[in-house]
Amino acid sequence: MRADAVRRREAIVRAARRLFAEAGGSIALDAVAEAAGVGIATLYRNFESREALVEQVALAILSDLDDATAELAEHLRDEPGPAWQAYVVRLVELDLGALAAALSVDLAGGLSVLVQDAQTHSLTQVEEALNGVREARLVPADLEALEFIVAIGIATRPQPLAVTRAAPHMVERLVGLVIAGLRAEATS
Amino acid sequence: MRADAVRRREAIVRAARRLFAEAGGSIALDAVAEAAGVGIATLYRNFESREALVEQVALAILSDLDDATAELAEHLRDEPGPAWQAYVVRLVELDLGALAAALSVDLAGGLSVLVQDAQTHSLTQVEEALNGVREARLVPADLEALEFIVAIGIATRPQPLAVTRAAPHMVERLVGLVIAGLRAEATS
DNA sequence: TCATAACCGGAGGATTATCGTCCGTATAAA
DNA sequence: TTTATACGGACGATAATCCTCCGGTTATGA
Repeated sequence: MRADAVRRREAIVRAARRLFAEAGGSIALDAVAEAAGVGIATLYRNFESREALVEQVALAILSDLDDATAELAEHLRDEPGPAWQAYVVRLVELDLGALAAALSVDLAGGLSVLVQDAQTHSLTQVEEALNGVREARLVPADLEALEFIVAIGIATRPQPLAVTRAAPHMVERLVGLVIAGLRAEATS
Repeated sequence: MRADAVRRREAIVRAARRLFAEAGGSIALDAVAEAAGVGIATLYRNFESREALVEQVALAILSDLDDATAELAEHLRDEPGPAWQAYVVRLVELDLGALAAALSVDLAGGLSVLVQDAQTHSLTQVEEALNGVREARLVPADLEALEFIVAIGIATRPQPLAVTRAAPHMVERLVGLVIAGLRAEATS
């Protein structure tokens, strides 16, 4: 594969990810191509279908999630509080809400085995890392990985511009309250 | 106006509200008419434009919000805790998230004065009621009405079906955590 | 430097979704 | 019973998105 072709392919996935994060799924493929600085034909040459593109975006996000989780696990023993806080910040930046929207809109007919496996793997990692977090009393003992991730996803769904303008940083605040709520539940 | 015409008009607003709540704005008007059990022509006869319909939905929701806020204010002195909890439950049922989505998608060109005024009025009511809540130490002293309502709106945005199936009652749980977080902030 | 295989862009026809009008029919009200 | 008011849904118009096709460009290796 030619080097420039690889670059273009990656640019397309990056652009798609950004657009999904801004709008929450159901983006026109023309718009993705334009955002990637690429002709529409190049997009279709690289991705057989919309589903194939969404799949790559999903895998990219899940891979980032794994990185973050690994980092959490690494620093959890030394300083659980800061590690946990940093983890949550990274999760917010992952646009998990956009991922959920994209998967549901564009892969409504069932996820591919590839994505399913990646999802399961990521959740298992989170589940493991959560053990340490539970021990540090930062979250309730019965908090499950799935519900935690879904909660973050809901809180970080792409918002209408009007909302962002009316109350900036509201997502960060919301997530902060959720984390505070989890800690309160853990210590009560 | 003929009595059956009034019934149909109301049915249309109800159906639109329900569909907006399920899908989050940008519903085909044909679908609204069908859900209301009404011909598409009847919808266009009652509402000059999509905007006019969305506006009525918005006013209906804001009116319900006012009712809930009045009820909160009434019971706040006697039993602040339960009153606050009941209020939050009612807010979740209002589909404020769907309202935000609908307003932003369909009334992107600026809200009508009617809706703006209703919005301002509702927020003022909430702001007043919050005084009692703050005194009861259920929320931080500096919590503003707007950010509280926006937070509830974000948490109650319509979710993809897959999310609801993967983690049922997650919205309630999330809102519960936010409330717990607010209380924790208030007493720390 | 050159030959060539790999790759690109974007115009444009096809497809699909939604809109909103029109008119023959039905029904509430007096 | 009469009639003004209101209804339904088919249908042509409009708009958005899809995705193929082909003349032209560029990376790569000798």
